[in-house]
Amino acid sequence: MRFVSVCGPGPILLSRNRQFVVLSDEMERNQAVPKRQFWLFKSEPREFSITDLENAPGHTTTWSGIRNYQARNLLRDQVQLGDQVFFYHSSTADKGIVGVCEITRTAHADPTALDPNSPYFEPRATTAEPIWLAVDVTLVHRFPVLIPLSILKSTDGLERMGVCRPGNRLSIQPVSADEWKIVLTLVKKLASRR
DNA sequence: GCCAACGTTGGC
DNA sequence: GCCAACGTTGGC
Repeated sequence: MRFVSVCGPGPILLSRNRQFVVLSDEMERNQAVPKRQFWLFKSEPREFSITDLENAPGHTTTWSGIRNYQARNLLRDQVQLGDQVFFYHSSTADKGIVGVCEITRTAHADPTALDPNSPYFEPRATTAEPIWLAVDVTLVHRFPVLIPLSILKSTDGLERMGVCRPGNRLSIQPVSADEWKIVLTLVKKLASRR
């Protein structure tokens, strides 16, 4: 692909195989290519911790038990293969981000909704209409240090992160690329201080 | 244990 | 559709 010309405000022309394509078309097509996105998933470590994920076969687990429609809709509509996820420990003395996972399977029926013995059993759920969805995540990296919520809250640029805002209960939260970078910088900083 | 900030339920 | 009552999450 070769840059040809810019004609003021308006579509930029690109040449590809002797054909001219306006940039807006190109951008539209690029949107069809999944762009890696970032998330934060909350878990109570008493239920499932990053250590449990480390010990899981293939460092992989099915992230089940999501019983909130907003979170489910994010799983269904937004979460894509290869998306990166911060693993967050909630409702514990050591609250914070403990590592990074990757989405290795997109939304599918939450098996706990179909399991009568599960505390997350949903009597209305069927295989055809599972109601609740789960994704699979695989551990990428456990941080050498936990990044405490208190530090996240006092870090510039993270004010808009869900976990930093009071009363935000959403267990699947979008994270911007900028926020992702800032947190990784924090990890380096905190790890080097030890 | 308290309580803020939600989300859900159900009567009307 | 409105909204009061109730339930849940999760920080403190």
